[in-house]
Amino acid sequence: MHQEQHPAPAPTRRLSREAIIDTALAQIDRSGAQSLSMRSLAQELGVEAMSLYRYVEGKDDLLERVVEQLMGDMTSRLDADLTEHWQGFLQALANEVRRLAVEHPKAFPLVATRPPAAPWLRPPLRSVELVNTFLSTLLGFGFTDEQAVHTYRSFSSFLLGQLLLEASVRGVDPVDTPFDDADPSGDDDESTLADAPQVLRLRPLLSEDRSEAEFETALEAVLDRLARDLAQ
Amino acid sequence: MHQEQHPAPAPTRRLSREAIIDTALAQIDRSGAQSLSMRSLAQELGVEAMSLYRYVEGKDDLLERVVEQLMGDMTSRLDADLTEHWQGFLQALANEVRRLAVEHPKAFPLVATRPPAAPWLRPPLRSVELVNTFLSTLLGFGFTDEQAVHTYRSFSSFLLGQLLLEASVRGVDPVDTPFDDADPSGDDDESTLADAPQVLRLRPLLSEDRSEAEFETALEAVLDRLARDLAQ
DNA sequence: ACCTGAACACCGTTCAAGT
DNA sequence: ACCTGAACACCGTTCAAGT
Repeated sequence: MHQEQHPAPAPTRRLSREAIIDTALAQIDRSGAQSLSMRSLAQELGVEAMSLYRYVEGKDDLLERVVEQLMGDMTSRLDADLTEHWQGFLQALANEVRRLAVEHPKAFPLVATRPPAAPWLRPPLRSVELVNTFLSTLLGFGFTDEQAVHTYRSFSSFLLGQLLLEASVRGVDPVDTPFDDADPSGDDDESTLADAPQVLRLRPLLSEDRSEAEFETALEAVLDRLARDLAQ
Repeated sequence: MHQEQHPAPAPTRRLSREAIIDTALAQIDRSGAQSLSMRSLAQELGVEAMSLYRYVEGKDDLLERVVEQLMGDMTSRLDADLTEHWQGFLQALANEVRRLAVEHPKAFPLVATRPPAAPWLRPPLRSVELVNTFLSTLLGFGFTDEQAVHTYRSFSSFLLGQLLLEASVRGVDPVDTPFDDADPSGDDDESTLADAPQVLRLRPLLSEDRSEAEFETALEAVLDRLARDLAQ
């Protein structure tokens, strides 16, 4: 029997939970979570869709595992970043989450908007392990329970707003965007802009991408505010 | 011919774009955007799915119209709120957007996360009319172009983070949540919390809902920061 | 043990046909 | 002019069957 000699008809030979999750993430990175289907994923793995159900409970579970993996990768990178001030910790954390958003702009909406498993797991900091690290680090720096929890909330909200916006800008495929500052008659927005003179006039300024600088100054503002709240 | 005497077999008699959008919003408010389908919407309107395509280009267009209607309602309420300081304007705007999030928690994710039509339309302030009002109001209070645009960005990010989190908490259906502070052995999270002592200990504090108060103090912090940036 | 074929109950959407 | 039946190309998921 000639079992191993004909070449694999698809990239991966043996199925595994890990391979499924990795391939799902790759497909999401390529074309968004919207267009991921059990069937297309199976096809890329060289298998029928039903085979996936041996390793994953269903599509919802699969997406949860993808999020889990992204969070896990991030958390392990964070452990190395030890600092002496709480500001340093929050800065390192913020940069790691931003890195996730920038490297996976099409997957980040999943991290940011999938319904959390528990009410005390707020996106985008959605792993128990990470939240525990967050809280115990701040408590270690002398925060009270209330201060640590309040900081967790402010910080989640800051990261969510800032990074979801940045990811959505970066996640858009570069399609007919290259030429959008030409054509002042505005064929893409037609008459909508006629009644919006300021938007029309400020369009170039509004379209500028200052995400990185904005992120850093906004982060400093948050840290300043927290420092003042603690001192008082 | 007895044309008008037999009772309507379904709620709405005559189809219209407006009825379609209203019913779609009602269905989203009830059970989330996820579970809205052209077929279920048609059924609620007493019609076949294909009839909807006379009034709406497709599902994507329909969702865009729902968002448009929510934004329109909000914008018209805002016009009445005239104020003497820019702080008052931003406060009124923030409260209107929050009201939208609180009244339509299951529809708000649509406002917050659907890909914007243009890069200078940032969620959740996603109508040209509203952005124009925003910019011209601030310019009218003496802001420079750069200041107005920067304020638009900070404010969008603040509203998005704060309100998406609040809406996601409020959007969850009250199912087996009533009793979740009993049962300290934690059957819902099982062993996950065993390695997360701080999360376990602070669970009650983390689960508290302080959204309204938090929103107000966070808003004040944003306004303070803007005022300081302007003065310097 | 691991994968699959066939089937079920759904989707969004098109188009020729009905009234 | 407005609605529909039938069809197409998809979905997620189950389950008995294959190897």
